[in-house]
Amino acid sequence: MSTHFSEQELLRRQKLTELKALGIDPYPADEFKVNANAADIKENYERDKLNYKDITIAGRLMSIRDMGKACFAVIQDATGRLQIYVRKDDICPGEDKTLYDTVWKKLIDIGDIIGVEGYVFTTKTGEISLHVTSLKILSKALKPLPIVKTDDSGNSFDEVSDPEFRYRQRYVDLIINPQVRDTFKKRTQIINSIRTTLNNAGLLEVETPILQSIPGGATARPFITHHNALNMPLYLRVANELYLKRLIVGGFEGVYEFAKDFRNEGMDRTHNPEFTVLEFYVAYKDYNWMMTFSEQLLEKVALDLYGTTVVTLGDKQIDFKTPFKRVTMFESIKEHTGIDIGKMNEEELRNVCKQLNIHVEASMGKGKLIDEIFGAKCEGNYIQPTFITDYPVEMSPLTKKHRTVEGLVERFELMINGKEIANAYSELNDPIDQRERFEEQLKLQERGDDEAMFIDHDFLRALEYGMPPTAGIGIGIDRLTMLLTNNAAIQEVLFFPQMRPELKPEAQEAN
RNA sequence: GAUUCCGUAGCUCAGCCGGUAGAGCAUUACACUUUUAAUGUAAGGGUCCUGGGUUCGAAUCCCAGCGGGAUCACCA
Repeated sequence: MSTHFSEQELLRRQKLTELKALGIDPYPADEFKVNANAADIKENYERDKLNYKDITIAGRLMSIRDMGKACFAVIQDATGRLQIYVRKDDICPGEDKTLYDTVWKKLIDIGDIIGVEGYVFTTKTGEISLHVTSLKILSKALKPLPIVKTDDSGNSFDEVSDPEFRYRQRYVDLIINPQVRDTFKKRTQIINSIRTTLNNAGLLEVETPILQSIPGGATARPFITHHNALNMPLYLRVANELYLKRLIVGGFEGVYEFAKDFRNEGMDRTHNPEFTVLEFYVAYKDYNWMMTFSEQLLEKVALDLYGTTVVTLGDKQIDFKTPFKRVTMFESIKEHTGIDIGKMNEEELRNVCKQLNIHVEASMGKGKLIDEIFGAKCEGNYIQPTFITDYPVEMSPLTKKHRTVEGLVERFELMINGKEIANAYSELNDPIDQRERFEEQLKLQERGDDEAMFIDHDFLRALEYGMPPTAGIGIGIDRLTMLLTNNAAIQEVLFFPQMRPELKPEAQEAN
C-alpha cells in the first residue's frame, strides 16, 4: 500500500506521527490570528519600527539555512516572502529544548505552513527579517516542494518550467513561481478595471444562460449535453450575444457579462475549450461610438495596470494610446495585396485566392473568401491596436447593413499583435432582415458549412417587439490578458487549462 | 487531425555508437547562535512513461500506445 510513496513522502508521514506523539496537532482547527504580512513588513518597517515589535504572520516555509543553534528561513504568504530568524534560546528559553531541537529542526519541513510570532529587525547583511519568539505548525506538507533557488541578482536555479507539471499541478506552480502568481493577479486587475469603467458608464452586469437549447450568437461547434428531466439536448453556449440583446429589447439600455463560452474545437496555445469573453451592448449607439468607447476602455486598463499606455510584449512594444488606427477591410486587403476586391463577385474572389496561394473550400461563400484573404495576408501585420472596419455582409449575420456601402455591414474587429482581440457591430435590429440572414446561414449549412448559425426563433420574436439601435462588442479576456501580461500561451493566463487526464492520477491512489 | 521533438531520483538535468544508472538542489546524520543559490563531511533515495520486439544482454536500437511541447490545419 505504501510502496508507491517516495522516500521523502514516507519520512514526512513518520514526522506526522511523531508530531502527534508529542501532543502537537499537525492540522490545528483554531483560528491563527495574524497582524501583518510579508509585503507590509518590508515596505513599512524602516519608517515605523516601533509598530513592528509584536508581529504574528503565517505562511509556507520556502527555505531553511541551518546555522546550528540558529536558523534563517524564508516564509511566503499571499503578499510575498519574508526571512525569519529562529534562535534556539529564543524559542526555547527554558530547560526544554524540544521545540527547537525536535519540532523545528527535525519535524518541520520546507513546504509546511507555519505561524510565527516575534519582532522585526534588520540583519547585518541588511535584510529585514522577523526574529521569531514562538512558532506553531499550521499544516504539515506530505509531499516535498520542488525547490527553486534565486540569487541576489534574481537569477533562478532549477526553475520548474515543465508546462505539464505546471498546468497539472498549478497549485505548486503558484507556490514556487512568483511571476505566475503575478500574472493571475494582473488578470483580475484587468477584469476589475473593465468592470469599473462599465459600471461608471451606467451598464448593468448580468448573467445569462450557459446551458442553451440553441447554441447561437457565434459560428462554432458546440459541446452538447443532455437534460434528463426534460429529456432533451442542451448545448454549452458558444456565445451569449442573443441573450444580451433580448435584455436590450427588455429595456435595459446597457448590459454586460463576463462570460465563459465553450467551443468544441482544436486546442493550442491560443485556444482552450472554455474561455472568457466580455460582451456588452449599449442602446442608441453605433459601431463608431463603440470604437471610441472601447479604445478608451483599453487605454484605461493599460494605465490602471502599468501607469502607462505602452506595454511590452516579447520584443515588441504595444501602445494603447488612443485613438487607435482605423482601416476598412477592403483598404487593408488593397494595402497588403495590391488587389482591389471592392467590386468582385464570388468567382473573381476565388481566382484571387488561387493567385495568392490561399487554400479555399467549395463550401465557402463570398464573405468567407474575403475573410480568408484578410486572415492570410493582412491580419498578422497589425501589431499596434488597429480597428478593421466594414466587413462583408455574408460573414456577419447579426450585424446591421452599412449605412452607405452596399454589401457591407457596420462591423469592426480590433487587431493587436496580429490577433483579433475584439469584435463589434452596429447590431442588426431589423427583424425581417435578421430572418433573411438566418435563412442565408441555413443555405450555407446545406452547402456543407457545419459552422453556420442555427435559427433562433425566439430571438427573432424578441426583435419583432423592437430593439433600439444598439452597439455591441465581444472582447476576448484571455487574449487581452496574454497581451497585457506578456504571455504567449492561453494556458499561462488560465488557472486550470484543459489537459488530457493523467494515466495514473495520484488522486485515484486512495481508492 | 498532420508533422516533429521530448518523457531517467521530490525538482533541474547528464548518461544513449547496447554491458541493469550519475550530478546539483532537496532528503537523512553530524558540525556551526546574523545566513542568504549559506558552508563543510558523510549517507540514503530510481518499475530509466507503458507494452511488445531485436539481442546472451536494452535507459540506450526498432514498433505500438500514453502524456507533454513546438509547427501546421480549424477556430476566438
